[in-house]
Amino acid sequence: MEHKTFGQTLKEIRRSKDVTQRELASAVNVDFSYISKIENDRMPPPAADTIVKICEVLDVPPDNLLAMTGKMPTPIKEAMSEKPAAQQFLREAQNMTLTDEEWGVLTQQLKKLR
Amino acid sequence: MEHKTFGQTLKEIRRSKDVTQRELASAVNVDFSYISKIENDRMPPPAADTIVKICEVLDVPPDNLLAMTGKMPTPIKEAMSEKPAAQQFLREAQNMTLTDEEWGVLTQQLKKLR
DNA sequence: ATATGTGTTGACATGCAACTCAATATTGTG
DNA sequence: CACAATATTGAGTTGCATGTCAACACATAT
Repeated sequence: MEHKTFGQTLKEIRRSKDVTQRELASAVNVDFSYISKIENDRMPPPAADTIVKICEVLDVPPDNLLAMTGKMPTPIKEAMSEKPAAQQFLREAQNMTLTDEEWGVLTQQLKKLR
Repeated sequence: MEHKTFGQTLKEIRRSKDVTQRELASAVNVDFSYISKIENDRMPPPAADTIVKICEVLDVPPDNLLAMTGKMPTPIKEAMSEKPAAQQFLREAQNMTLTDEEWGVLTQQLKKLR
């Protein structure tokens, strides 16, 4: 089962909320033609911050769309930049090429920390 | 005790290996003047991939220098992009604003996975 | 059928990261 | 000192992400 593209997913969400491209575009301050292009995968997905804005307007959590792009919102990115320990963790994790399951385990352990 | 800059650190490493800027530069395929600027912090640190190349030439692990910049090498970034589970983990971790110690704990647990 | 709202497309714009190039200065060595 | 190797600096370049603008196409209600 092939993955839905970013564009397809966005289009579905937008339509399910009964919002036009123009409405969405003006709400997030981009040109409506840009929305069209990303929905048809004519252009790569927008910047992480734009994705977040879009999701706010459409009233859905951004995680799903963000995950499809491999991008991180600016605040999170900045927080990471100041955390060498986090980066260290990340590099080691990737060197190990963890499976999804193992990431799941780590996420569980993460929750137990607090 | 103030942090050493990226440039200072690189300069020290390079000198300790008895390599000139020009030698290093040509080995990593950049202009030698660029190395100079980096070492004097006249420009921001180079791209992650360039840092990795530099470290290969100087025969040191890249982790230290990479950690100073908050950048991730392309291979790791790409691997992350294909791992929604990893991104999910990351977002949750950042929402929790973990301390360095907590990241350390996670790194330990990471090692226990294998 | 035409007017209006909606969507698509191609060409072009803008900003920034990551450099290069040419000129000049500094340092080391005989 | 001389002169070569090495380092520094300022201005310019290039590629890519992230868009905009203007023109056109399609759908549908009246």
